[in-house]
Amino acid sequence: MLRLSTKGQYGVRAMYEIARGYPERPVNIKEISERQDVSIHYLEQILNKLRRAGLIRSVKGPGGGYLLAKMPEEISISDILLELEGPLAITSCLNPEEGCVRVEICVTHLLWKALGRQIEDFLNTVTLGDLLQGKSFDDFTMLAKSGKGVVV
Amino acid sequence: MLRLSTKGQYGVRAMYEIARGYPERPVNIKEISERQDVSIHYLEQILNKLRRAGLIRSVKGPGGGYLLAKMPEEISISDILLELEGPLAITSCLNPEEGCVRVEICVTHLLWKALGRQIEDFLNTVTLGDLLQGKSFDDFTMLAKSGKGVVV
DNA sequence: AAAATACTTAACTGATTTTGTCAAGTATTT
DNA sequence: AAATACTTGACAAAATCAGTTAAGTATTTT
Repeated sequence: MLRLSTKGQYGVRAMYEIARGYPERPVNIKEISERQDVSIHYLEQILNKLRRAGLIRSVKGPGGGYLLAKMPEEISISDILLELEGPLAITSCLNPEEGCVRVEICVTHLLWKALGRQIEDFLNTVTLGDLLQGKSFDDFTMLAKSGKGVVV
Repeated sequence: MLRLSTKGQYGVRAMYEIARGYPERPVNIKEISERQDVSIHYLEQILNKLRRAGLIRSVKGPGGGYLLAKMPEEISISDILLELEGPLAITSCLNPEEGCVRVEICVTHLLWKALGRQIEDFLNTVTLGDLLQGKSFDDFTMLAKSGKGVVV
């Protein structure tokens, strides 16, 4: 139920590796591939999307690699997943690109919307900075409560 | 990102229709099919699973149909989705049936686990009773805070 | 200038999952 | 006995996922 594709998962793990080089050291694909056990070719596909989205930038030539475009604290998990998997859309009728014909009469519309809000609050709040710090996220509920980072 | 299959969605909507007949009036498949715009054959497949799981029971013969096996307040959205879509498993390594080889070194393990907890808390807390009442769920965050219904 | 390193892009494909349909029943009530 | 209703299992088209292959382009170091 509600599985995230490998693209999103690998994407977050790759971003973590790149974040480790912040702010100066470019991290190359080979290093990411080895540390996270994901094929170079597949990573190329993923990192391309993230670069076009402006989350990372690349440095060519020997000693080159990828660099975070912003501070780790400024890149949320949501930012990463949004690029790799598109907007959160628990049901197709909540997908902004599709729309729902039954909104008025649908008895579950508000349910899925509320669940989506719950998920987005979480993904917007957690950043690469938290990951680097090795946070356990046990305290997240409190963070969310305080209203921090809730963008939706 | 994170889409729920139609089986789960239709299942919740079907359960809502059945809940409307609670506690006495059996609701037949044709009625559910028409009101929720889902094919009878597909519904049979879905209702079968829910019956075997003990969430509903069936009454045969003319005037028959399906009945809720418990009070609407005792059936959570999680109960329904669990039967139709299996356990929540944002990543395959969090699926109890698959397991993770990298737990110790995986930098995102705790992240996905926390997200899963967030989702489960919500789905465990909301029941068919809430749906029948037409709740907006805007207040859910507070409900969750109070610790109600959080089973995990 | 050449070689090495590194990123870039697009097309393609096999496997899996999803979303149903079809067919042939069985059970119960009027 | 007829009508209504549920039950079960097999089957299949379509979409998505996960990843590979191939053929580049760009930059730096020597």
